[in-house]
Amino acid sequence: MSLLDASLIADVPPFYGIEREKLIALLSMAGSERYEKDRTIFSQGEEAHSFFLLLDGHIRVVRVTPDGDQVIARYISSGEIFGIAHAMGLENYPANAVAAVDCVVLSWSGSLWKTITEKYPTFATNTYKTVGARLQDTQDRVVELATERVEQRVATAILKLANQTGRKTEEGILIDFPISRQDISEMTGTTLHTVSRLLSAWENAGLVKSGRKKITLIEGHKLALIAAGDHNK
Amino acid sequence: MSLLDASLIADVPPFYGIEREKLIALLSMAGSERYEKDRTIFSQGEEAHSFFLLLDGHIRVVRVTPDGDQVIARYISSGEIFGIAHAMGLENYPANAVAAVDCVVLSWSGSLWKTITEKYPTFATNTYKTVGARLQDTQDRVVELATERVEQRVATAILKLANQTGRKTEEGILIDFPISRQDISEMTGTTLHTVSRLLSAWENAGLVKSGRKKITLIEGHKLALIAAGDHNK
DNA sequence: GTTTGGGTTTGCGTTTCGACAAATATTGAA
DNA sequence: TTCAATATTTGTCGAAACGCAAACCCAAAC
Repeated sequence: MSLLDASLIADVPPFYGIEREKLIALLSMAGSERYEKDRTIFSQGEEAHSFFLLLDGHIRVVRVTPDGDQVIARYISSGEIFGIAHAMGLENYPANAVAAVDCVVLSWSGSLWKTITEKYPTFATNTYKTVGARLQDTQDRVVELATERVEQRVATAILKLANQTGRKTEEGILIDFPISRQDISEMTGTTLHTVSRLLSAWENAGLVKSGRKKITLIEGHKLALIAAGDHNK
Repeated sequence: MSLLDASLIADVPPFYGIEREKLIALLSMAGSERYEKDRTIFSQGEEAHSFFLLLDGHIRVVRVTPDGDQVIARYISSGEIFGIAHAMGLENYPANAVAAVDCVVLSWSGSLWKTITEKYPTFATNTYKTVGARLQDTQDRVVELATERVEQRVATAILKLANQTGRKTEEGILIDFPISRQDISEMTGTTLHTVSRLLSAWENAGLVKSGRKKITLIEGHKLALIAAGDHNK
């Protein structure tokens, strides 16, 4: 709670069309906590006791398979809710949530869901809207994995990241948190080796500039062509 | 409406824990229609004017990519709701819905959503639960596509179909609607050729028995081993 | 400054699976 | 019954991408 001080509240963006006073009331029902980079917010299989709003930072949502493979379900950016299994009638979290950078997170006990949605109906509506959008997004990924080649998928992933979290620099659009080749391979269903080869090739062609856990998008248009499946070498 | 006669209502299964009388009131707000095999109920991109309950039959939900590839998102079985884009705040249907066999379908105008959920709160809750389950299911498919080989995915798909819609025969469990090699390839992100080869192999090994648009599961256990990734030839 | 460890690059052999092609089987309609 | 349309099987070939291995590079810690 102590983190919910004036300076933080001042930063809270308009959220789900809830008026400012109501919003503050809503936020005051939440606990807040800082999570340093790489700390786990909740774990796959764990009972879904709370739901969350990310105030600041980036969170990686990861599924782990029985034989240890990891698949990144999505990245959460600040302003988004997450861990809403409870609202969808799920007993347990279906994935791990890990801070990709230092984060500030609000959390409400799941038992408050009913109270909150009754008091702030737009909160419920918008949550369901978010879930609908995520379902569609996930369907898109199924289609992508089922029909596109690795090269296209990696290009799409980088474009999406640049869109979602990109920060303009003088060189181009920098993905605003540390992301490794391994991470990208876990987003796209390939290996870090293949991602590395692709990035090298794209770097040679001047489409991107990349370093250790760092990618800057230079020629978005050209990468978009690759994502769309242009068959030119 | 005319199809909602006594004989049909007699067949309506318990649904979402709504009591029988209320349920009949709810159903009487719906239009009902028969769709013969292969007819389209709604199309991808079309405005999401209604939501639906499948009373009888099987429906294929298909996404079409810009370059004409098809991906089967899911099969809907009788008793399930579908086309609920509206409830999730989507303007348009994100996929095509096509009758896989002759079907009986109830539909409500999207504008009734508010009225209905207010009057029958369990209907809303259970719809969201369904969406939650489908989101999880879709995530599972992403993980599958990202980490498993074609053989495993096809095995999983057949097991799921047998579970969802299987009918016991003296030979084994028959998938209860016509399904082609092409269909299975569109569920698993491969080609009909590969599916054909796999089914042939499995038929030789006595795991399944298959014909034109027809698959019977014989040795579920063994197929489950393949789905799990057993590396024995 | 040096060391250590994680991240990245790159080469090479191998496997999986898609693409193309053609033959064959099955069903429904004429 | 025959024919046409559709579905399935099977073979061959080649490309895409994985697995393994080794080298390299960079950043933070000592």
